[in-house]
Amino acid sequence: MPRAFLVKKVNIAAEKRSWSEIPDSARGDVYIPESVFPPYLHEVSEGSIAEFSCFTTAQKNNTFLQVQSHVLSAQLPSSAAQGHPDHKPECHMRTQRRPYSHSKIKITTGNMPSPVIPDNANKLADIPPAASVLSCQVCQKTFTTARMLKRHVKCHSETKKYSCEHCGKGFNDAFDLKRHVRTHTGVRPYKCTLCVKAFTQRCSLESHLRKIHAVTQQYAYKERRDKLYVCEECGLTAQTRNGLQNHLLAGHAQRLIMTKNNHKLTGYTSGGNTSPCSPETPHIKC
DNA sequence: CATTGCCCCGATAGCTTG
DNA sequence: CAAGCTATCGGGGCAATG
Repeated sequence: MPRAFLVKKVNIAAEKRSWSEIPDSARGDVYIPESVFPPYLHEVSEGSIAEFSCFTTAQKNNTFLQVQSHVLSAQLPSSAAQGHPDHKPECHMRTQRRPYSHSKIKITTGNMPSPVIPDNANKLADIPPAASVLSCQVCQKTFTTARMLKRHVKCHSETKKYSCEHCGKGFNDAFDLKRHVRTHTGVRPYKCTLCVKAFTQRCSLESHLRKIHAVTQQYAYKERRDKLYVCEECGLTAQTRNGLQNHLLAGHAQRLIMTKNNHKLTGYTSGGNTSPCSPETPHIKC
């Protein structure tokens, strides 16, 4: 059991939220101590239609949206509106400090209206940024496609589509939930071949290899690794879908039925040919 | 055929522990 | 402080849907 997670579970238990039992309409609010946020965040009015709407630069020329922009200028902590030269939009979060709150603390404003996507957002999908820029009104982050913007807007919401049956924690992404569940099941698909350690995430293994064994994976930036098929029941990993399927047939017939119903087998990328993972052998009890 | 949702990924931040 | 763990989120492939 991960050390850090043991500590964090206390906090989770304290909240004891079961997302699956809460209707979407009721999931929106999570109490966050006032001290966490700067004062201007609390000034966002509850009923503002502009709060979570997102629009294109082209639409900003629209009169109605110009009005919205003025509202936003007064309400949102944009650098232009607030005259904070230090303020950086969230799009710089990777390299600079996040503008509103500590990372991993989700932002909520209370009764949050549904995100408003511009009417022509769909038509703007996949249009390069030079032609049109979609921006999030919450954090000013810009996206090149409406699809990306839509998904991004969800990260400002407390509504989670996927909840953990073990602790109730909610996630926006099914894969994130699947990865999280491993912290409960103990499944660690990524094994180090140079020692006995195993990890739930590839990046953890690669970090371990780099720091402990001085082994650097030879991958190009953002290069995809080969898929690694993981049995979430016992932690067995296979390099092929058939390999996992055979395993499921042999040992987890019930699981296979469920998987087939979902039309997909769980697949993860392995480290490729240079991967230290050992997909042939399960490392957790089976 | 365009759009959308699902799924999976990697990069990275922030945390705890020793 | 290093190592390890977990969560967050943007990117992108692909199949389903209207």
